[in-house]
Amino acid sequence: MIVTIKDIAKNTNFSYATVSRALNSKPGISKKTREIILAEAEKMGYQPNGLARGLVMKHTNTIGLVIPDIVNPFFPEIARGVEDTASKLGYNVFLCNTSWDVDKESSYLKALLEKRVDGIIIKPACDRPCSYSNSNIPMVLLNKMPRESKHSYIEIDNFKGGYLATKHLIEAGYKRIAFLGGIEDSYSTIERLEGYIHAFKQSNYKIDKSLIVYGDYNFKTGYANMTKLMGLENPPDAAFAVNDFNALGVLQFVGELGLSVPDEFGIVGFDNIQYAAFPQIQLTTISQPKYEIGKYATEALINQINNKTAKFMQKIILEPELIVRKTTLNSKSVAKATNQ
Amino acid sequence: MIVTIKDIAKNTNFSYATVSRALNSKPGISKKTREIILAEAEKMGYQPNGLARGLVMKHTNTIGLVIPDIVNPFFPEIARGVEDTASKLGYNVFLCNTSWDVDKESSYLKALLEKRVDGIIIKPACDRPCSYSNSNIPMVLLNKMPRESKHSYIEIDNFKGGYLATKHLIEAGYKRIAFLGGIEDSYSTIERLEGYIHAFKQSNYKIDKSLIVYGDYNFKTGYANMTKLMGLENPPDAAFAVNDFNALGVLQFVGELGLSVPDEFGIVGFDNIQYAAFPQIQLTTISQPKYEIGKYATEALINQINNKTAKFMQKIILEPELIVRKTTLNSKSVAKATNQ
DNA sequence: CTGAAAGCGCTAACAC
DNA sequence: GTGTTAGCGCTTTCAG
Repeated sequence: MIVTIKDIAKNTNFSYATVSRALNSKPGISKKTREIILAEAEKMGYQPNGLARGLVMKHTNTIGLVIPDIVNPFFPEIARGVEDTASKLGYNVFLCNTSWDVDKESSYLKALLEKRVDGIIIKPACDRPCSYSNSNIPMVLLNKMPRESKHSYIEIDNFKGGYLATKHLIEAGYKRIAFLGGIEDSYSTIERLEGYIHAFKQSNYKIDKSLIVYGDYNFKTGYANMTKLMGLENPPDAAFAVNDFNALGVLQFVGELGLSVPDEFGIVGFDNIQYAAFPQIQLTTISQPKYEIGKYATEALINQINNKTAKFMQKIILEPELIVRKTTLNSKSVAKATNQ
Repeated sequence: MIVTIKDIAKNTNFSYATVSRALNSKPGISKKTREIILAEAEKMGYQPNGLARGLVMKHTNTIGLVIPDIVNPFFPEIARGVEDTASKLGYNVFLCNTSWDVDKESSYLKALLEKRVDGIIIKPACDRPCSYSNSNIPMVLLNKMPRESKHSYIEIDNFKGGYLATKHLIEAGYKRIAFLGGIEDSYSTIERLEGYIHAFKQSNYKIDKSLIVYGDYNFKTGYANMTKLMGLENPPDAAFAVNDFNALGVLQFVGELGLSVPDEFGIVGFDNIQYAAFPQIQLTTISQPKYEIGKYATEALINQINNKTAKFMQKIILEPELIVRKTTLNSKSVAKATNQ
């Protein structure tokens, strides 16, 4: 039923070795026999067995992609970047969703190791060193980790992202700019907040701690945080949200409040997910090159796989980009208007 | 470096066989030796080798998921449904994006076969019988295929979906309802069109062929098709679009034209992707239970894998559901208003 | 209850 | 150029 290298050896009266050489385009074999063998393989419908090959070769041309949730619109593009470039380089990719759950994460990691993946790309389920930390498999992280110097990582310059967003809001003329962070002690939130503070200092704005709040990465959180903020004695007139999902929640709350955006309230998000560009939404945001993150991560990983001896670690920091849309006053047109 | 069953056999002075039995919780082994072996395995950091196991067991607990594009918002939820239930049942899943390209599709299929996946879930890249058709691996298709009786499939009742959408538009009082189809000869488009026609007949509306157009599944297509339709001598006052992406294009065009939705123009989409529910969008649509599609497909597949002898084929037809939001007049409130 | 040995399908020395 | 053979790490009869 299933045809092996042996069967085709029998049919062609060559040895396994020769058949194997022919099938793998190895040198040291006459053109004619190669053709005979290939023809027979084709005819018999031969399908190489990757398991057997992997067993002896000690690699599988397979990588794992471990992310929190493919439904979160931040991840599909990354996944696509990973899968496209892996495929181009001859690798297949296992997709794993951890739901931000460290137990699930470590069980996936274990499964991947059993399947003998050659490497792993992972967005850690939490910012504390976890299960993967002591693994020796080539790995690239989708964000920087505290006290972690073993694995390569790739991420956006969060400080700069926070800075650009805040500076834009300031230049657009907003006076009381709220910061809607993610998890309080997560690196990305900390760094974006530093960018925010830096922009404030640069403009001699003074920090109002009541305007700095935290939460998670969901729509609802943006909404809930705004409820709190707008109840303040001295409420904000603009918000920089940790991600676009959050910003959308802000947008809704502000809309329900009857404030006009961007005239009475400015919003900038983070990530530039597809939704942000929709005509009905037009969210100003800090763009992360998601597809490229996936692509570069994969290239770095496979590079690492192919240079096992070197064991070098790479840090890749990507540039954020401010995308001005319609949820903020465009400072340039404001300036122009002022001049006339 | 890497510890095998042999190493732990050596250390415990048992044979491979016994170790293997202990590790796999097989019967016929004393409690004590099992404990000794397990402890040693733990201590040595033993990681079973799935390749070796797969080679002898002839299955890998691995499935392939082949879809056009994970970035298309229709697919992440399906993928999540697949991955969650696969994981629950002890399987890992390979993700493959074909970009609707049949050559890519068949090359992925080949790779998956080499990797010895136990089964495949696939949204075919085209509606003609393709590469996979003659494969004997357990497979479930994410839509019905013409002249295909070999593989199981799961899909929504497209006829009913088309019918519900159109009927809703009719009841809401729209008079000239356009049909924006996908690929003209694709099954799903054909069946939705039949549903549309059925609703028309039921209400004694007459079909105007100039209002039936085709395209693909993108935003731009919806926009482009609307350009055409609104240039008609007798343009439509509503549209039923093949999917939500398309509908969003329609929404934009209509908005730019200055028509008010839903008062002057009604729109219903298909799929109920996340975007559709956004406060700023609120698209009326026909919902597909995407996560469940993935879930049921996986259950059917693994069921099939475990019953290789039976070789039964399953057809699963899911119920569509009309979700009324704000891009159509709500016929009930219309009725109410009339009564007062 | 435990061990010996065969073999899954393939690659890679090493011979000739 | 080609064949022989060992062995990758594991499961599974078959003996005992």
